[in-house]
Amino acid sequence: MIMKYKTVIVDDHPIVISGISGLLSDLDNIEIVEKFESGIALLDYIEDHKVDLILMDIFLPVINGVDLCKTIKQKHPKIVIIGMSSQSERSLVMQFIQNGGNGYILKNASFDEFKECIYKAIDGEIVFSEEVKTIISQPLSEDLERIPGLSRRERDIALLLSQGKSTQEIADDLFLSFLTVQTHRRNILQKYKMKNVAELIAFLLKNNMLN
Amino acid sequence: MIMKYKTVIVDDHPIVISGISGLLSDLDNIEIVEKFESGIALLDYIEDHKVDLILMDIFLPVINGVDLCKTIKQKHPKIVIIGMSSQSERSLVMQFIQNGGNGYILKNASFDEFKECIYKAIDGEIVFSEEVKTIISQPLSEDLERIPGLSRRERDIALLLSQGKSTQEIADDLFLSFLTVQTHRRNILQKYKMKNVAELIAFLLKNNMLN
DNA sequence: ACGGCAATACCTGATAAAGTGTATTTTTTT
DNA sequence: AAAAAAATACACTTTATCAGGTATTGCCGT
Repeated sequence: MIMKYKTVIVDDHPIVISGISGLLSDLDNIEIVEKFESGIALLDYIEDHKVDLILMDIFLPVINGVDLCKTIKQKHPKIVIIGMSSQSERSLVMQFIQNGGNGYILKNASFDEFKECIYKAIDGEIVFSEEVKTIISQPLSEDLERIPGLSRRERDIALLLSQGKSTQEIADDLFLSFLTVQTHRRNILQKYKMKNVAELIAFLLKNNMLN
Repeated sequence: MIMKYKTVIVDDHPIVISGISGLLSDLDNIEIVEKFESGIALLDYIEDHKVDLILMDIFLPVINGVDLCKTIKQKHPKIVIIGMSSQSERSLVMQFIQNGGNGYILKNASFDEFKECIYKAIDGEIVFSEEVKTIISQPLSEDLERIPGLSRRERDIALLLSQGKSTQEIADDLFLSFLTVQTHRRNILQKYKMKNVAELIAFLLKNNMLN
């Protein structure tokens, strides 16, 4: 007897569910056991049924895909979860993976891509469809290229700011005058046209300019 | 004639360079063309020589692996770059991938793991050694489990704070009293024992609790 | 040797945030 | 239906940040 991977599809567009079912029905060792339009229904289901693989849309009503993935993985770390969406954004993909996702596929991927990604994910790999790979490594050319960097001292100060230090504390840490730190801090804010330190830290972290 | 992948190793520990060379010398289609102990030397080299694959330590003197990878990928997007380190941290791995890295291997990985990862990376995949996979998806059980989440309102406010809005602006945006926003803001800071909004935002972003 | 950038430092006034305490209402969970 | 959690609101004090303008020194690259 052939062991088939019990697979569940979650997507709030019935059309997409049907499309994916069609694609997957050709695969020998994949057996679609259920289809859901919401994450809540899925959570109920997996409590009582064996599931090996979940293909889920990331944009779902009520509970989003990232949180859903996190919740499932906490209780069932062995279930392989692949995220899907129509358009995508780098940070979203990374978040999904950081929350336990085993892969991410754009819905416009070809049948072959779907198939390969699914097989590899079952095999224990972390997989991305071609376009996703491009997305997560391409912002280099646009996002980051034209952003002026922090100077050494500015980065020191920004780092301490992200640790919640006050101007005085930073001055003490770096053996500088309070006023010097104040100047650096203002220069950084002006350089990136940020209103305050909170916005600055968010900006720097999102662009990997800290650490 | 067999096409061999021209490979460069960068690591500031000569011992490690030698070890990796030994491992790789067994592989048919990998040819080690150079070894460096610093990123600067590597940058010079790739300007004049063809390179297909780079294995680099993440902790390097002068320029760190993440920045090095970013710099190389900007000019030479086709070079496959695999990061390595002895111990690792989730955010570091993700940063490396976001900056164009094609994979990440812990140095204690087995020869087979090294070999497989390298072949798959050359094949266009994004690869992680086993332990790295565990690291990037496991914090669920420790990091995140015991961290209480933000309530809806708190998340609304935290999000606006990360956009640089002041208490008054947030109050206006959400049609709340200035004082209410002030209370929420204080509650959030106290919940996570943060000194100020800057530290809070850094914390929330690093733990994917925003967005 | 020079220009430009980075790092250092000072002053001041207006505004905002942080710390502490309290309290009512609504919503959610048990 | 009761208990718990979340959302709402107010007052007051202290401390920190933001924004403006200015200036000196050292270093790096041309």
